[in-house]
Amino acid sequence: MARYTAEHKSATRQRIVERAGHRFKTHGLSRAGVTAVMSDAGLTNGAFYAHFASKDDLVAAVVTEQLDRQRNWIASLTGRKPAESLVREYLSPAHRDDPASGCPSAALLDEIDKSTGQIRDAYTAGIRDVADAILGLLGEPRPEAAHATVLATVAAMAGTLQMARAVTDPDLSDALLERGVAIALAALGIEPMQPVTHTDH
Amino acid sequence: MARYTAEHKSATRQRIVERAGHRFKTHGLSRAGVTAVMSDAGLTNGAFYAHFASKDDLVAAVVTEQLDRQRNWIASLTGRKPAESLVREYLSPAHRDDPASGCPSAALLDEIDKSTGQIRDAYTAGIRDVADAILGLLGEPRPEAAHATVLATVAAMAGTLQMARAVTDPDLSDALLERGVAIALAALGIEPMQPVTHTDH
DNA sequence: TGTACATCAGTGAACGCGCGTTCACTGATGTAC
DNA sequence: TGTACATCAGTGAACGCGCGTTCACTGATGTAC
Repeated sequence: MARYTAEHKSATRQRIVERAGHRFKTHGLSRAGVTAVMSDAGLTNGAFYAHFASKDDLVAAVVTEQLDRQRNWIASLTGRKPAESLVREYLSPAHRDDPASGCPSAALLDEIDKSTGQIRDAYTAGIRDVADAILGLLGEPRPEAAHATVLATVAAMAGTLQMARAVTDPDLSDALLERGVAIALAALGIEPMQPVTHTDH
Repeated sequence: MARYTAEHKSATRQRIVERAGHRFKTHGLSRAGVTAVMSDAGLTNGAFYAHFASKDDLVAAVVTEQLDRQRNWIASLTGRKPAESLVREYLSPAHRDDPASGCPSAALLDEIDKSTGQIRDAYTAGIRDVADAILGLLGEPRPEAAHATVLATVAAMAGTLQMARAVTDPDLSDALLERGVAIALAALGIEPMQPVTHTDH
């Protein structure tokens, strides 16, 4: 009946959402245009509205998909102390230097808070699930107010990553990440397996 | 010789920078236009280039002025435990609900990291001075790696404020601020004078 | 199996709009004499 | 003190450009018979 199957259409939509995620996190929600996103997906601008009602609609879908992807990554962490691994990988130079495939909160949070209710609702739901995934990594006994503590720790790590990306002094940036690890581990009540190093003074 | 005195011109420039600060923090760097900023300052768009070489030039001036203003606010804090007051006022509902006159890091950090080197340099210099001002509030003995620890704490608080602004659930937002206070105080090695309350569970 | 048809994802040009920036012009002012 | 002049902050229209969105059209496909 249709030119393509339903699977083909949903695969295309998914591809647009993924590429848009990269572009939004690299250039920001405002600076990344629909035409560029569609071009990334190998399509032309006009096809956009066969998949989304508006750019805001895409942004909401991207926020949901990005947080879902992050949740899956968290759930996949293994090892003796997966929560400690999470903190160390999150606040690593590799993550700082690769925003395109990194944390959506670090890249987009303060544009999200200037966005529509639909987008902020999508963020709220998604970040709750991220917090629950992190809670799943923490052994018992969990601290009181655990859910909010975990979210506040995620927010703190996201802010640290943002600042580490914004400053132009590489030594300062590295020092921020190191201190951020210590702060996040303490916030989660994790005794570090390896000491947090100090290269600054 | 000139139509107006040098004082008049620099006062006008200062007024533009201040109003731009409010507008940038409310709407973001990309979404706030030159015409709107000039209108806020009681001028028309054309006069902008008598004061700034470009919009990026204005953004850099705004970043510098905003951080300088924040530094002055920090230096003005008094009381027995001024650093604890700083944390509690920073992570207060009042600050969350008034981004226009609030912290530039919380409002702009992840647009700054996508900006020009001039703007990122201005941010780097300004935030260092903010950290020094906070160090001035902390009594001896200061923790090792104090400067970077203070900056990481500021970054953590900024991220927490961003998330508290982005989520659409007011209870979650309040809980984030409360847990953020506990995390920031612990990061700075401050024993709270009043306990950090838990309204969540 | 072969053919005519209906579907609709995708094309690409065009829309109005607001952006950052430019520019010819204005007119209130301080200075020169 | 009075007057002619030079200055330049500020005006307001216009520039090219990229944005989000619309739309007439295309053409490969699955379905009907």
